Amino acid sequence: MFLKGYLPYRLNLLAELTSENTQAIYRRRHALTRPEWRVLVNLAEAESLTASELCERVPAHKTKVSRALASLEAKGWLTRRTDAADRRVAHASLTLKGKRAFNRIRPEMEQATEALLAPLTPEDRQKLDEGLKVLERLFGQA
Amino acid sequence: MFLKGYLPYRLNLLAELTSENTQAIYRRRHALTRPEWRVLVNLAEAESLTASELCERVPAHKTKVSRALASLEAKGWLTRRTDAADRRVAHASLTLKGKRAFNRIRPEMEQATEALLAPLTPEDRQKLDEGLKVLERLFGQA
DNA sequence: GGGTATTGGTTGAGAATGTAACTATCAACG
DNA sequence: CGTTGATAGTTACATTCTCAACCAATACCC
Repeated sequence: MFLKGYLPYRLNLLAELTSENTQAIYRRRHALTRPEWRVLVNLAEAESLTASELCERVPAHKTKVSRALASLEAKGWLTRRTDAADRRVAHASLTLKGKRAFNRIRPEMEQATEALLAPLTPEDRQKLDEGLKVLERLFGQA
Repeated sequence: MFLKGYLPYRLNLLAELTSENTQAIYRRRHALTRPEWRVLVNLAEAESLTASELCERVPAHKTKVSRALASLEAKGWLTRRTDAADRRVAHASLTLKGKRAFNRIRPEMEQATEALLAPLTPEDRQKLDEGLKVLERLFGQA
């Protein structure tokens, strides 16, 4: 079989299977797209970020970030204030409402992931982590 | 940081990065969508498959498989013949043209992947494989 | 048989994504 | 200054995906 041992296929499949449960949480339960969810997370961790900074961190194309920002702003979860020195740039930061939303969703996400990984032994987790680190090093992500 | 150590995020990111090069081959160079490419691969390996069988093997939702089949059929890369016993069912199989296309694309895909993984030592590859196998066992894929 | 439920597969509407073009602002260089 | 080129971010359009409804054929069951 060609596909079974084929790395991009294996990774994509595993990513999809792993995301199934957690996606349901932010998508169905909280009506967020993935870019919206990731923008929310990054803003929760960083106080204030521009769209460009978010593009790097999410990471995602600027159109996805732009739309995610617009949507979260419409929800009242964040505000944007244009930079005084460079009026092209806008700094986004979560409102109290946005922070509360994140604090509500985050534990649900962690819980879902932990439930999924519950059957794994510490050795399994170690192996998994090491395997992923190999690729992360390859891509300079770590 | 929350996301950096978060498994679904790590997997999705790695899957995206890994797929970047290979996707370009079947998408841009050969004008195929991912479902189309996967259907092609599975048919190349199996002689003849129904849409339902492809759904399991690809794996993908039936609408994606249905559209992939229609598109590949329009290209003349496969033919479908309705089952004699159950006339709802159609068995798809590659035409000579389809087989040739696959034989042209496949080595390009393998080469791109190998180029990507070239910097990895055998030990790295071993670790990576073991890590992925942990998850594949978890999901009953192995 | 004749109604009802299931199953294989397709189609259509609306959301999400990718890509390119666009606006507005800033920088650089004459 | 003023033209040219880059940069931050948004908008528009085409493609793709999701999800539900749908058709046709088969299975169930009285």
